[in-house]
Amino acid sequence: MNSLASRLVALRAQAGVTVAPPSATIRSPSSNVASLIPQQLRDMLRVRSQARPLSHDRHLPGVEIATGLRLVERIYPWKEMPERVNAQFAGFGHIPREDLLSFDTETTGLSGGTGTRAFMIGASDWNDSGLRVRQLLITTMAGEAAMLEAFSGWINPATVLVSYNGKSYDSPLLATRYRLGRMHNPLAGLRHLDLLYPVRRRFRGVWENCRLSTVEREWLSVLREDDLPGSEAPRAWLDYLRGLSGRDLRRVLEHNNQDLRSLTTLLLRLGETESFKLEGEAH
DNA sequence: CACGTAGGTTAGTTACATCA
DNA sequence: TGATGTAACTAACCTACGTG
Repeated sequence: MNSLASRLVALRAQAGVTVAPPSATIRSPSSNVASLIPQQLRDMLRVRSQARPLSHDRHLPGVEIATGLRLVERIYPWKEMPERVNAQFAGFGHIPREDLLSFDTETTGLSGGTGTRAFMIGASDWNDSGLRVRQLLITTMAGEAAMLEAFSGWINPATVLVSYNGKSYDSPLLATRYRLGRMHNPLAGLRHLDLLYPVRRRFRGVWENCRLSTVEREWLSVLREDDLPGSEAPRAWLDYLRGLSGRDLRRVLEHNNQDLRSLTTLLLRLGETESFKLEGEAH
């Protein structure tokens, strides 16, 4: 296969086009039907028939809930789930726990604008069993609309979003994707508690920076094993789309999952220490 | 790398008090 | 009463920073 054909294979794999078995009709040079099809189209159809995964390690967790869209769901038992979460540190008062939805996206880059898309949306909330972490992952470009629609279904008008730098990054990015998909943006108008800012207010000048990884290390005692840096996420996803191993994409799922659990831990910690501080000031 | 946000700084505005 | 000073507040602008 020449290099152009290789690239076409990769592009078709990215587009999520189902691979059809080779057609004897089209492949046969003696066929009358084949002679009616332009050479260019015949080439494309042949390429399509040759798109095959390049790796055997293609397993991904979860279930396919729509074409090109997977859902991974896990429950983490959580001792002492509060009925209401203290978010006075951000001027949000006390928030009923059923209204909270933490979210975090993994995207194809940092460049922003319309060129960047989310390939994964993770969200966590509490149910009676503990902290539920749900992750939507698209395995083809065509899965995006279904992912956005599924995420919309997790949100209601009372939802209070929780994120880390999500006001500046995740939320505008998703707003763009909903707009391009001509869909209603479910995040518009919701209250949004971005934990980056209270962390900065408290720890600017104390720590070298206020990245979530620093918060985990310095304050939450979270140790990440085999963590894939966020900057590697776009490559991991694109590699999978090209038919390569799913190993790093599974690591992106784990990374995103940990981010969501850390967000919840951080939210509670900020609420606890703030109420302690206020009590101290009152006495 | 682009982008959006918070927070800090500076400049401008308003209200009020003081004094000759 | 008008000029001046000052404090409080607001608007505009700039910078730093975290996101995959």
